[in-house]
Amino acid sequence: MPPTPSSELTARQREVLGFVRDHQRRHGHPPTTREIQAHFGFASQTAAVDHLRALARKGALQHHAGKARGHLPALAAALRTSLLEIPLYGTIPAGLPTAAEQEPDRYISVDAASLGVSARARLFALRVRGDSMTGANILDGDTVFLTPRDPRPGAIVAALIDGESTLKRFLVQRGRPFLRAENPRYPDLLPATELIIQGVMVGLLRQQPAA
Amino acid sequence: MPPTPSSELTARQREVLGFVRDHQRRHGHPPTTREIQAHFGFASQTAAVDHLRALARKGALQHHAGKARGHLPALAAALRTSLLEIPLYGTIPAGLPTAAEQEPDRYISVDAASLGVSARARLFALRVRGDSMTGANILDGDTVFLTPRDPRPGAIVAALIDGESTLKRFLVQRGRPFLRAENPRYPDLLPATELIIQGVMVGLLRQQPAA
DNA sequence: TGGCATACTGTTCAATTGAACAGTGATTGG
DNA sequence: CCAATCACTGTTCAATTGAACAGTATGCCA
Repeated sequence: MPPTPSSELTARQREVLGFVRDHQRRHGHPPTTREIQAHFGFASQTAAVDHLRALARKGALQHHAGKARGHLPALAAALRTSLLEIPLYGTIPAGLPTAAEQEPDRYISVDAASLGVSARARLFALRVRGDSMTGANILDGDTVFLTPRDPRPGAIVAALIDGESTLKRFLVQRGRPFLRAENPRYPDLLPATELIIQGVMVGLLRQQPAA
Repeated sequence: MPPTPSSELTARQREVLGFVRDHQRRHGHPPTTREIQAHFGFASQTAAVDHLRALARKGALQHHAGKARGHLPALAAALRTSLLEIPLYGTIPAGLPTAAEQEPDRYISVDAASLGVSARARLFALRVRGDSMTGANILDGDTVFLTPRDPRPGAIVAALIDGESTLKRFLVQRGRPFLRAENPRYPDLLPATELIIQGVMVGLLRQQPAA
């Protein structure tokens, strides 16, 4: 994998790459060679083709040969493949969001690299309600990202405990798992009947309220 | 604008829409009618065309007629247009990230709606270093999103004060602006020579460290 | 019972678009 | 000074792909 392909690119090639990225972002699909030609005012289509070839050779673009439409550019691979669309299941998930066909409120788009997760990670999001996790610097209104997997002690989890869903720190003492709010005003939760871990927290997104 | 177009869609139409979205996300460009045909095993290309027409009519897709390649689908408009690519300028920005042609470390992709900002917002990101803002629940390692604009008193800002860049709360007392760390161990900062506000914090992204 | 939308089959045509070929001139590194 | 890369012009061809036309069968609504 090239470390920073753009460093080897010429100024003109960066311009073309910029146009391709921009077009992709704004239109949802890469430009055609003729659109590139028109944008830069080339008299020949080949000028665009040459640039694309150079960009593909240097790893800045990946070229799906022949395949017409998306034919040439496609975004820098990393950028594309790593974009996650994370379903937001509301404040208090009624069921297991991973299992049921439950409709998410909406989707949150974040790239995997920025969250430090794999591009294939299956994440879901929940809106935090209440102040029980302020000790872990998680505030009311924050959106937390979770992945369904078994938690290690100390992890922050969304759990279904005795039918109610909450965000808490998962701890184990003498082989017995329990949940602890990161706020001294809340007591530890010992599961009476069952403790179902819906997901382990991997990240957080906050909207800073306007001052 | 249709409120929730998917509600009026038939099961089959939702399937096709799902395939189009998925293809878009994974390949960076929409599928062709023939790719849809192949995926669902239609004997006729027209079956795919019919579905796309229905989806466009119901507002679930937007159809760029004739224009071959990205020709038909394109994502649901809102989803596409609102994706921000936010440049990350490192831990301590040396200059004004908005002014200079300074190369960002990398880009963070987040959709505008999830950050509560306009799709046209110009944001940049900084990595937080140190514990001077723990009182505002901003931790070492967090990534903060900022927009260049004049701060209101109480806002959290990235500021260039006497040549050094820091994240602090912006306050005004008796007409005099100053910066306050949200950590009692740090003193207030009164600008000796100049106070340049680089940006106002609008959001935050955190990678939860594995427990 | 007729009309309309859905969900397809099967075929043909034209437009969009990628790709190749044959050049020119400037620059740069060995 | 030669080779390679860059940055183009100008033309032609073939593949991909969208679009249209003509049907069939089903279910639903009124």
